[in-house]
Amino acid sequence: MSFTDNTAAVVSDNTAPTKRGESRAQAVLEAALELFLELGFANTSLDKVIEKAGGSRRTIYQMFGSKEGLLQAVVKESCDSILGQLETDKLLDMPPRDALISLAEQFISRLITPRRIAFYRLVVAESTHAPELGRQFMAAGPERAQAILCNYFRAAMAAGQLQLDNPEISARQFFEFARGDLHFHAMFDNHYVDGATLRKHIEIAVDVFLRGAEVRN
Amino acid sequence: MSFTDNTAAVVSDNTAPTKRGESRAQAVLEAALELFLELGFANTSLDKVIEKAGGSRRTIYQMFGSKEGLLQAVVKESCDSILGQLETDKLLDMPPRDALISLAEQFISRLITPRRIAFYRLVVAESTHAPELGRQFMAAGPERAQAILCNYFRAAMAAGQLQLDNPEISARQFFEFARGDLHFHAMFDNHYVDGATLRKHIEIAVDVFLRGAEVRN
DNA sequence: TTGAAATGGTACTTTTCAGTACCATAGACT
DNA sequence: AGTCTATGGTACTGAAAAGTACCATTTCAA
Repeated sequence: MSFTDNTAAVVSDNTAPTKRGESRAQAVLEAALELFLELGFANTSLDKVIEKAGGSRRTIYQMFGSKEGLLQAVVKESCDSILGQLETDKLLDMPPRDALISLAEQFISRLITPRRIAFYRLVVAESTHAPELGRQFMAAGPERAQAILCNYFRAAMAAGQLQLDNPEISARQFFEFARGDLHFHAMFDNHYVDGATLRKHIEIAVDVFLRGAEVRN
Repeated sequence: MSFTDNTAAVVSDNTAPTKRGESRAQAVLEAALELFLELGFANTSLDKVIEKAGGSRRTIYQMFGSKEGLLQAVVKESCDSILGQLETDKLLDMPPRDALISLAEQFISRLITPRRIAFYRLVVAESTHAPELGRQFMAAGPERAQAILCNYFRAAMAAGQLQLDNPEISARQFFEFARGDLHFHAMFDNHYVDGATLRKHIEIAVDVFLRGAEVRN
């Protein structure tokens, strides 16, 4: 009943012993993710999951304990790939403006994907009853991006490329600023943003941010 | 079944003829709002609404047509009071920095209220199936705040208090920047932000923003 | 006062769905 | 090969809840 008491010993224990079990679990997770994203958690029945993934009810309960357990597993797995790999190698070889544009573009273009939007919806909706979902999401998404940016800021400062008053605060501010209202609009209007528009949006934001945040000599 | 085909003639027609009908409708709307915010739409049964509001099933279906009709009515009514009244009279008598701090503080302190967070959750979750909800929310919340700010920017520029390159873009950027990650954290950690911390956060954001956005002479 | 309309309350229908039980079967391990 | 565990598949149970029907009761208008 509750999301929190995973008393069943099996739950969240990804020790699927056999290869077959592993592949079955994977199929179930993928099917469940698709359906949750498309229909929402409440409107997805286990019958639909089974229809899509194959397998049987029994297996699902064996592996995930309950429908909520399945949700937790789905979210946990998806969190790992929310951001994907951010290209951070060459940042220090660019001017800071270009580096920030590159980071923001990578981050935000992922963020406003229909798939990520749907995932965000799912997490927001269900984290009312399962706060851990929200925490996982924060850690895997915004906080990770923020940490990457903060590392870059420190390195750029050490290299004398950038003078910031407070890299931690700047890192907390930057992505939110660059995101602007794009995320909102992507959620509520089906407002497709093409690459050029996104780029322009980000350039303006980066310029304002840099001018505002950099310490003047 | 669908959210969109409100074929029933009664729905969204707030012509409750009698005073009694009006007060009954109000009670139902309030009860439903409380329950939707607390439990979510899917987990709120009409029995619970009736238990809280009094009245009968019959009346609800007469007035709102269906459970979705009730949701629509609830969201529509709540949208009107999302922002409430923003204090905008004396903005032009303040230095721009103080004016922006005042606006941001009013806006964001409302935004991170548990109640608004819950409302945001509700809209995000249900706007998958009922896009109009999202549009209404955008118009009543972010877009309205943005319009107010934009008007202020224009007035302040006309009065020579402020030099902005593009007041529309600045208005789109400002609140997102001032909000920063506070909204996120309010949603996913139960992270209470006291007034002083919020104030400090906003001051820093306003200073960076002003320095970045103002045209230098 | 009287009659029509709206409302309350209750019981009912029907559907959907989570979770369980059980048996047959396919894979894996010795 | 032979045993044993995990899995597939099916059927079932019980509960929850949306929507309907119906009658009693209250409200309101003429």
